[in-house]
Amino acid sequence: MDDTHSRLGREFFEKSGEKLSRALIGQILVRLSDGKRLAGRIVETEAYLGLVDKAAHSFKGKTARCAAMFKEPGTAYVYNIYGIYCCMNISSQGDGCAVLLRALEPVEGINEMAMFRWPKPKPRFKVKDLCNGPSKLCQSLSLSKVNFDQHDLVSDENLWLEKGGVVPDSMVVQTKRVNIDKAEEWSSKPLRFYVLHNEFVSVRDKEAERQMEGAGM
DNA sequence: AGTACGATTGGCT
DNA sequence: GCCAATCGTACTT
Repeated sequence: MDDTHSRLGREFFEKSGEKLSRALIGQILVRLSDGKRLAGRIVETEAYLGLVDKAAHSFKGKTARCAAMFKEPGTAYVYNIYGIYCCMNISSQGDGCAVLLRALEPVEGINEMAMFRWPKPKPRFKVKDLCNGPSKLCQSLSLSKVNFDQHDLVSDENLWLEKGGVVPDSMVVQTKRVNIDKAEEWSSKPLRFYVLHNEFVSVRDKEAERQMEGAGM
């Protein structure tokens, strides 16, 4: 039986941050906006591991901003950054652990996404520029802290995940996270996952890809 | 009340 | 590759 596109329940999110980060690759994020489905296939994620992870917002414990990272697995953590952008995460099992969504391959509602992403209409836009970055995907799906922070993706009426096709390990690159300047040893931990050769990924790691091919994958 | 800064992006060199 | 934009958040005084 093909249960592709069935909604993912609590049990799916009840994994460690690292496992959830990998498991989210290939799943579909659906945002219902004004009755329209905007959807994208998750192609890039990063895990943040809470109290032991110097690069995580939750490293020093729970604050007003990162409270969602401490809630039930499957809770959305949406925060503001640089005054003008926001990023979306999904909490996992583990205190203060969550997975940042870094890129989506748009699959439904592309024109609606473009209207959110470029309020001044762009006559000629590229689909790959809609969601190839954590803040770009929030713009395209109209996700903000006000709208969705702390919402439960298992029960929310306007934002949820659906089962996508299986992405085999041979197609998933695992490498270090993007823009983790400080945090020394944590900057090199392979907590980022993305679909090999996928044009919707935000940042590719040529070295990691080369090593994968060398390993016969 | 004041301050320093960021899990980014887009424009320019 | 470099850098400014822009403001909520966490933390200090």
